[in-house]
Amino acid sequence: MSRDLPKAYDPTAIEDHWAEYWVRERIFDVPTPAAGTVDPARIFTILLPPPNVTGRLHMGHMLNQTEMDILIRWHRMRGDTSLWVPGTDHAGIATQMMVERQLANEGTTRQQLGREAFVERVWEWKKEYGGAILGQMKRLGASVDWSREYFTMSDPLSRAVREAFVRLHEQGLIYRGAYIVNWCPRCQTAISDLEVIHEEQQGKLYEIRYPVVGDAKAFVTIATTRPETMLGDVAVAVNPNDARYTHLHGKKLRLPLTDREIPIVTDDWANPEFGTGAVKVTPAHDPNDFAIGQRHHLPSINVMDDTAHITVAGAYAGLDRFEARKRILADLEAHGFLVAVKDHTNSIGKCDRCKTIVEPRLSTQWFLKIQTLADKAIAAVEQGHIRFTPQQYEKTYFEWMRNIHDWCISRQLWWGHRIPAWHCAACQEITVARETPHACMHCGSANITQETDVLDTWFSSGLLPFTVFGWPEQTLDLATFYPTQLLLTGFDILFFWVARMIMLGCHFMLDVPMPDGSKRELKDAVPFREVYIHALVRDADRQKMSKTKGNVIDPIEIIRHYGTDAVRFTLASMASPGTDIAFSEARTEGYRAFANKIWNAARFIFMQIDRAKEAGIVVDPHTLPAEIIASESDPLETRWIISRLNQCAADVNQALANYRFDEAANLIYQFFWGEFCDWYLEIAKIRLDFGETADKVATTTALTTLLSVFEAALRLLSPFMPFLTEEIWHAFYDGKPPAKSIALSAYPQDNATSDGALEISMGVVQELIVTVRALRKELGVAEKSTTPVQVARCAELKDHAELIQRLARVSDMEIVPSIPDSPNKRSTYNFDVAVIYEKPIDIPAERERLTKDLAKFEKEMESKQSQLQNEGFLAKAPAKVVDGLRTRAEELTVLIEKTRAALDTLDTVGSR
RNA sequence: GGGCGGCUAGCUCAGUUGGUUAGAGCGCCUGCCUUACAAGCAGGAUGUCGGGGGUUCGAGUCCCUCGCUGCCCACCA
Repeated sequence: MSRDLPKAYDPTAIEDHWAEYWVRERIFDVPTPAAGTVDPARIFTILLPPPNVTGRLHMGHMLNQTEMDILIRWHRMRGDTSLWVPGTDHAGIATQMMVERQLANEGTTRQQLGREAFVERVWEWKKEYGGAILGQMKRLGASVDWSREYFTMSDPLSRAVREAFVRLHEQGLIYRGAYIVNWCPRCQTAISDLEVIHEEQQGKLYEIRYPVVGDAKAFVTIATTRPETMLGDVAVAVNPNDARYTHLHGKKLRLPLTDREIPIVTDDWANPEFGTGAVKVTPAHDPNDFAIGQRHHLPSINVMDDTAHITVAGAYAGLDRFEARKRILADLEAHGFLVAVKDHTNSIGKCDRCKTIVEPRLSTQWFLKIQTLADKAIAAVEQGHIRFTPQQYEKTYFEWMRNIHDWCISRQLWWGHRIPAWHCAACQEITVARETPHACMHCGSANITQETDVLDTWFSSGLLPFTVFGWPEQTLDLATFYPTQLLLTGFDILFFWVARMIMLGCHFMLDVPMPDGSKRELKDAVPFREVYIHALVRDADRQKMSKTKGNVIDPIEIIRHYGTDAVRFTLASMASPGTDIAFSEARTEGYRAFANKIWNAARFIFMQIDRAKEAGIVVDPHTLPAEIIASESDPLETRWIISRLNQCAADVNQALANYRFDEAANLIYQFFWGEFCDWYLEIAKIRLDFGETADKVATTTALTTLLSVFEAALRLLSPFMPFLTEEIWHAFYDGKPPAKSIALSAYPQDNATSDGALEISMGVVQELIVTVRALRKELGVAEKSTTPVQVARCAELKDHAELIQRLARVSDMEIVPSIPDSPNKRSTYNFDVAVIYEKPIDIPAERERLTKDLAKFEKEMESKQSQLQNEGFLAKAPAKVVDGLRTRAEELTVLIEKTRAALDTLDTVGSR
């Protein structure tokens, strides 16, 4: 890695190399520290939200990983023991679907294959393709500890899952029973409430009359949106206070299209306001109806099979539910039972995975009693043991947690953690055990078979914050790294994952003693201390990216084009909390330009090292002072740039502490480009005089500062642009860097206070240079030619004459007591300046500009004065504000006076 | 039916607890191939801070109201 950088910055040429280097050299591995050797406050641990093994990297992942990587690199460079644990999720349904699709292409099905062979097949698939996303992650430069990579279905994690299940069962928190669950007829499994997405839909409300038994002319009209479920009706409910139906209490109805008679029951749930006030009761297909059925001891008639085909014997048997609906409606109409069909908007539940309409259906499932877990999870946040950023998500969290229902944790899938329960054929009892039992624990029969259901994927991922560290063993890892510091993720898995981790973490870890043997309290049982929720990445038109819309931006594609560093920087700079990111390539293009800028700054600096060497001045990067401190005797720009660097470092550290990736990124950008390159580097060109007669000490000092500040800036930037900075950093040290990676060097801190007064005087120099440049431009001075200037009211500027001459193309700067008003003169609060140049300026344009300025100044002056005359303001406003206002008023007085004079002159000149 | 955001320059977004001149990037206009960088340099234009009302000495920032827009949650047939 020599200092011979190619002329153009080419990210593809460097990124693969370092991505591979970091992994190969195990730069980011964190061996478990010996007990008690690390201050817990200096440990920073995060867990990667496990992508699905089926996943391909998308912009959401990239944002998530970029943010985590910036933070973990930042902490690492600050000297914290920084551990980022990667892994993948077995993703039950998603993976099973993937392999099933593959089987379909081969003309077979999982049923034909059989469970064992199918699961074997999925494992093969996982081995073959499951690492894709982690490979992509390596390419992003994610500084994770690959030695700790986990998979939610590995042996150790599977053991932990069984342990957790068995313990919950022993604690009486897991039960099995027949309840209404959300059933996906396509996936043929139960799914949890969270996996159902509701969509508003314009549907129909059908009103159907049910004849009263024993009264040929009487009917009760019910309303339903799912007429096919009437086959499972076991009653009709009316409100006990509904006078319209009082006379029918205790009567029976004949269920149309069947020969069944069903009772009329009274139940408060029937709302007299809705429809006809009478509601059909179908306990096997509706949660409310199920509750009514329980209250009135009614039977349940399940009318559909796992694929939502009608099972009730008769005309509709074997029909798909929607086909059955059509037929039933037709038959009802034919027999005069269908009274009305009304438009009705209702929300319809669909399977999150396959978008099939979910069927609420009575089914025997395993549930986790959630209330005691939720109580602890609520307390943990209420008591501030877990902090949310942005804070508003706390509210969302509480809302959900306080209205939580028991969690259906069983799935009728083959790919997943099989529930450790065995059914006894002899006594029908269930044996729940950690290891496969040989006999039923109730009757001793050996005729037992394992439960076929598997656990919800989120059950195992909910345990990860402690299972990845070896729980249920009380390992050193667990003692060292639990709780993790931060959970960084998108809001889409706030309930699925974040909430579950909090519940399960608080529940299980409360039983694990602290490293010193004392009892663990809630504050240390939490799985993480902070949660940072990031936004959604949308396309440039703020549209949600989706495959169907075809507007998905593939990060790998963008990276190929602009480089990982530029994409990372784009995401970071746009990641302000609370708002979604409209990903714009234009922006990425801009940050690639930034990377190029840094690249070229490096080339320039390396050239100076060579030039210096030729001139006999040797500044060795390896022996630069550890701390960059300016001394009184240093030139203005040296003290200024060091002061700016320190201020920038302080601000960036502060921003990162508050998860303000955008602020941090913008601060560095502004510093590096706007201050270091635009000003300091240009000045350095003047100072780096390698000529025979040059002041070698001054040149050496300038070069030392240049190198020091640049190197510090690289470190400052490193968490954001790890590849580019790594490349340049190694080159900077001529291939012999003081550490194996810039990521292992120290992050710049605010090690000196910035010098405010100094910046003002540098500010005046800059102001003069800018003013002269503007004047020259207006006067039409040719770019290359130099012009003399006169400066009044600020003699100190003479001290910086050389600098001003070079940067503003001034041939000679003369300090004069005053400058007569002329179109060539420009005034600021600090000085008057005139460019000596014959060519007259564009008078109308100049007049327009001055008039505009004057109006602006006068308007501002007016408002300032009215404020300063306002006694209320003077009495109540803080002194700082009043003083500021007075100073500004003074400035304005000068500016107005100068502008008026300039205008007058213009008129004189103009009339000549 | 509840709840939460957003509306600031042509575009994408910043704007900390109300306080001096509302900012950035991109785009736009003008002039420069000044040997680190044309992926660049220099100079420049651009805002009734969604509408209305209120609190205050002072409002982009707080309150009320209206409008548009996005999202989350919910077992009303």
